[in-house]
Amino acid sequence: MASDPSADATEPSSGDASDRVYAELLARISEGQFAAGERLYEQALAQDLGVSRTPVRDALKRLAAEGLVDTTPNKGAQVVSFTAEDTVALYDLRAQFEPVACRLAVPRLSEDDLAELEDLDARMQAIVAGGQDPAELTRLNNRFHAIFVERCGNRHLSIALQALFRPAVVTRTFRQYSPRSLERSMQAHQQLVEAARAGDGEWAESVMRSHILSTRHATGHQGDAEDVETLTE
Amino acid sequence: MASDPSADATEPSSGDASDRVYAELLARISEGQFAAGERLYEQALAQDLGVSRTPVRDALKRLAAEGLVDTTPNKGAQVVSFTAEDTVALYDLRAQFEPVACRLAVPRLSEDDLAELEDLDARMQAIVAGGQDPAELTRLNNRFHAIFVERCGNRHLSIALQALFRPAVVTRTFRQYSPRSLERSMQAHQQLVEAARAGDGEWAESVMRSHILSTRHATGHQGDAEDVETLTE
DNA sequence: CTGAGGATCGTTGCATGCAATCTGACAGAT
DNA sequence: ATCTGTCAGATTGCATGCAACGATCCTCAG
Repeated sequence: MASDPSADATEPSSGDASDRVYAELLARISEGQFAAGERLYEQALAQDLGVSRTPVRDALKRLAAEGLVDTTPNKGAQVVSFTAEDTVALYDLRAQFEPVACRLAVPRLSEDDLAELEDLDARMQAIVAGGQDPAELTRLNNRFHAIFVERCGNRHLSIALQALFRPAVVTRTFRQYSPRSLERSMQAHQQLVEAARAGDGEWAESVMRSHILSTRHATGHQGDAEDVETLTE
Repeated sequence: MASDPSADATEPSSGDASDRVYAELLARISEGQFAAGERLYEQALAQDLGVSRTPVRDALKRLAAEGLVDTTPNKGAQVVSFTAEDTVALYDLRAQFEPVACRLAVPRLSEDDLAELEDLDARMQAIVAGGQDPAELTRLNNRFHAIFVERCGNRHLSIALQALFRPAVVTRTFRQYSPRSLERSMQAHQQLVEAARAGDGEWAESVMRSHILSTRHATGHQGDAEDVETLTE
């Protein structure tokens, strides 16, 4: 009788409210919709997302535990802000650790995982060719890298790496990459797919390391005047 | 005037209720007061700790994000349980990563940090000599290792390593070490203090790696009939 | 005696209310 | 004019109430 599903058309399928809020905030932060250091008000977010403050609080706590927001006792949460040194250090660490996870993951990838990697690769290439929608590109790229981390075979390594990986994603949003770096990244992705398909963990590890190191270097070009309107790695 | 700290003698310094609950649960899990896989009921913990369910929920969410408890959607939280393989893998990863943090941390240690390390070392030796209070030994040891992780100079590396470090602490609680391993660990701690005092990060890194690897090996002796009533690394 | 179905209980998840704390501005004094 | 003290608004943290989901036990049919 009173159940009117037309009003709440906000994807009721995917899990509980708390998880939805978390996923939404993670996406917004990753896509740079929040400025660095911007304060996140619980009630405002709650109204915006159509829930109460409780699930918002849960999501913010979770993000804080993962190092994506800073919280101070009675002041609330604000998006992390990085110094240039932080960013460099983060990429160094990621270059050290993520390839290890990649090597561990490749032999464990299922057919579905491989198919998803190929699909993501294809969609990213399509976006680059069209030169549009950098936010979607960021999202796809995050997912691409996340697959390796998630499948590394050890849940705690996965959690640990995500603590390094996600903040790096955030910093990356502020950087813009030259078309050449972009092209090189796309080739690295292709090679990663091939290595994964071949089940060659060492190959994939090597490619991933080169991939990350090359993107680190690419961050030095932010002052350049090239037509850098798309951003990803 | 009017400031009378005598009434609230429950360590008013350390943050709010939520933080206290978190610290308490972390300590209990680390000390093995909860069995592996034991379910943690919000209301029971709330009553036990004298707070409402809200801060308990917050603490459990935080522990879940760090991988110390498992949560299932409408079933709540339970303490993580590890397979033997998990434990081995965790020690491998820790042996790879924690020494790196140690090397980074040593040049950054303050005089207070060094003094605390020496103090912790002395107290652990006293406990070993007396052969008493393994729980306190565990606590001191955790703090000893945590100092290096916290001072590694990169907040996100710190978070990432704690994700590997804390679960290892949990698994360690179930293991009992022979007196010889114990003695070796104490010597490693002494050497770490020396290296830290000397500001030699590489030395400390090497000692830390040996230290962790030796404890990993020590876990194979759990069937032995030696008088292993104390436990630490 | 065994298996299936249903009902009751317990627990979690979300919403809301209240108190404590922090932020900001205004008024007054030096 | 600048600085300080006070006050008002706003926001967070905690406590509690309600609904939904899951688990367990009992009953009943085969």
